[in-house]
Amino acid sequence: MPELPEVETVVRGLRPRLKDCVAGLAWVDWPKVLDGYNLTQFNKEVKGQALKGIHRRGKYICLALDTHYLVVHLRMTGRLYVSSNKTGDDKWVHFSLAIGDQQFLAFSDARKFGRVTLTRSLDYLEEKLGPEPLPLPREAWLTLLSGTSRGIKAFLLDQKKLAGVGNIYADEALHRTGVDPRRPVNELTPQERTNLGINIQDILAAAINYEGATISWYRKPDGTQGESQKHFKVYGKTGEPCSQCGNLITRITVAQRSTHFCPTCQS
DNA sequence: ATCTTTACCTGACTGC
DNA sequence: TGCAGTCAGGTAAAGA
Repeated sequence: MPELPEVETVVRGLRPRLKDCVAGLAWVDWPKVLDGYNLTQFNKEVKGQALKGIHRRGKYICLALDTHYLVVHLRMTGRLYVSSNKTGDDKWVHFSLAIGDQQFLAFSDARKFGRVTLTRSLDYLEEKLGPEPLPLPREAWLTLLSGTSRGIKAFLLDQKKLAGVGNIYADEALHRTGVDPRRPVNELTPQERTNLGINIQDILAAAINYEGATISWYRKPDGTQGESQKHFKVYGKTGEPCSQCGNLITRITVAQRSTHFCPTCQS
């Protein structure tokens, strides 16, 4: 499940591979991957454009071209890597873009939830995404985590409030902070708000250093697995003893997501 | 404003 | 071996 650390790892892995590349033609085996964009039009616009840079915004991958951005969202099972084959290196590749010298940027996605789009401006992303958690000043967390009665986990998953956090790292950060995922945001103490901000940042930064979490589908662009999953305290640990108190990790549903927490440590 | 439901998708897993 | 049922969850849209 690619979240901020996984997407950041993909971007960092691809960056050196895309240096000095020029876009050629795109290939598609499932038109919907272009999110309504017509392939002919797509190719007309993208062909011959230099790849000028790649960065992450929230869970979106933004590849800067001369006049456009190629924007990729991995959703659940998306993978993005460089291949020497137009149809990539696995059976779930639905899009590829020639980037020169028999090299292709391949987008693989078993679930077909992910999308590849082309845009002249990234403004539309800014309109639907909250601030990046890394970095976000300490005072900003206090402001962000106020004025709403929504449950804290639902709030953290809302990309318009905070960009990049998903189900895994929301559970991990709430456990480290000792906060029940169902607690209304406006009932957190100032200390809890500050601590939650710090813990989200620490956990995301550590996960980037571990190069993301391979639960099932996520792979780094070089095909290898991340290590972050080895450091989880609650995600996927249902029925196992809590590392803090020894009582059992419980799974409940919060905000329509499976939620893992310790009823003893989190209140 | 907030919450709930549904849709999008298919591989992996469970139980019979 | 196969087959039905269930689960995984990021985002968008619709309805309460």
